[in-house]
Amino acid sequence: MLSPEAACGRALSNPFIRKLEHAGPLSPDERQALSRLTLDARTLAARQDILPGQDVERVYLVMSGIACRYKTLFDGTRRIVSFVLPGDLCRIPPTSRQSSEWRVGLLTRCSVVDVSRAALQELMVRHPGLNRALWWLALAELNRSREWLVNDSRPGVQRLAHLLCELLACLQAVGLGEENGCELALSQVDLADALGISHVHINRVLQSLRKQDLIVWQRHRLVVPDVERLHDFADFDPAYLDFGGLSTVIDPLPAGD
Amino acid sequence: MLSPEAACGRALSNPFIRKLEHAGPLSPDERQALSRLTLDARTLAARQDILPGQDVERVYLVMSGIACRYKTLFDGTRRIVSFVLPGDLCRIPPTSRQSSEWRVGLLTRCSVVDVSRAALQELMVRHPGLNRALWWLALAELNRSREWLVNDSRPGVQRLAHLLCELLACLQAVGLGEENGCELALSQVDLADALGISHVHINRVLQSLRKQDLIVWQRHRLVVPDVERLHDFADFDPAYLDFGGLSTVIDPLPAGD
DNA sequence: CGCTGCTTTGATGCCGATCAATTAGGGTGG
DNA sequence: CCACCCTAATTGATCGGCATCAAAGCAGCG
Repeated sequence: MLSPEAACGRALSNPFIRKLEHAGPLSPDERQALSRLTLDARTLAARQDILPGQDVERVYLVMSGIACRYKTLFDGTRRIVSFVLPGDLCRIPPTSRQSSEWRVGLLTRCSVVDVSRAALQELMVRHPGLNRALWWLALAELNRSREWLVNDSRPGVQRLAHLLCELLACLQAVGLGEENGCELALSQVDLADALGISHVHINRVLQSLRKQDLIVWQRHRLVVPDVERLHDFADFDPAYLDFGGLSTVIDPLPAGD
Repeated sequence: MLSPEAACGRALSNPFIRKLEHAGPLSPDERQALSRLTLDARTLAARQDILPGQDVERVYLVMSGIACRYKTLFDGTRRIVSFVLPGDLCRIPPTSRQSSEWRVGLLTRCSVVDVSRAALQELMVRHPGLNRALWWLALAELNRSREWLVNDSRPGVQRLAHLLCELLACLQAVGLGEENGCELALSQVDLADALGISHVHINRVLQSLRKQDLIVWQRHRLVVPDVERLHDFADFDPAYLDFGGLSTVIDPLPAGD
């Protein structure tokens, strides 16, 4: 409501569509169908959870801002398992179950729209290209999640570097962020919880990256002077975001890996 | 070839089918179609990687034994990101790319069969139930991967306990393993690499679990005297393996979460 | 302009990595 | 049947990365 921009997705392009294009080309038809999918655009304030709507038949689509999926361990720690960036779909898990449950939290102010699950599924049967694209999406997500697991085995400095590489690459993929920098309105605590590192330590590790001129990060803006160098330092291979670049070679595999 | 058992999957039931049944009921038709899917049954020795076959149009299906997906960090460490249990599909990633690449390793002797990707996909269009089931499979895998991520934030003892809970539950789900125990032919090093913990420390943590009578583990056999108690100790919620138990309530969501 | 949340710095301590070496099992060939 | 070997399991000792506790600068904001 505050942002009429977010509501329209006017030129048949929004972050979601831009992201899906990475799975392979979409027909104008498919692009159009996608752009008609969005419902009830609205803006939500930072620092709160998205609560499960009354309507289970909808999923959320983030158009701007950053959210996260997380779980709270019983010692009170919050562990973020993935960021929800512009163009990302997410289902809000039912809050029902016992203590330890998945939640989606808004890290910055976000504009979101709803998408009808039924409509989305209908599109998948009518448009094989979209079916492929959505499979690609799910498998890319799985791939990224596993990449995070691997990242957990790296020492702190590289771990942070790797995460920053990924964030930059993902934002670039949906048209946010330039060649060597992007807006990044996360707090150090958010990064810490995503890496499973204390916020005190994150700060020190951050300083280390700065001291090596690998990054500059001020007033919500991340700048990477030499992307190549940061990639090397973090052992980051951008290919994995495209599901290993396989998307153009073979159709996604419908399961398991 | 050594094990004619593995080749046939005779009574329209094999671990793969048993696993899919967790996504919801399958029609006899669908079960039959699935059982006809398997090609070239064979047995592979432990302690080697599955190399990418010449035929990209096939995926592997493990019928018995345990494999793992892993990546080797450049310091030589192996990080396992998921176990491949009987009934699990897996694609062998092309070995092409640079150093750091996904690999699938056999942790025990395994019997595997091939599945034609084309045939599988064809089944998905013909049988909506299978389509749903395979989506469920992928999303359950994603869910599990995120659960591992959360697990990485727990202290060692609980981390191990949690993993053992999951292994037991997954094996039970495909009909291997009894109420409070199962065969588990993994080495301590395998567990260590899956948890991102040194093999020395795993040993100590294991002893701690034994001392508390939470588990007994001898000669490749895991026994859990009191499953409930281990679950509590590990903060393990078996529901997540069924994708939050949602499978029976709503169709899986075709993306992101 | 005071509040509140984020960042930064210092000091201490523990979990778990690492190094080093011994013991136990399983399998093999003489 | 035993000597031998190779791998997995176990134990001890040392070390370091990172958590934790505590508190001080800083910035945005109503």
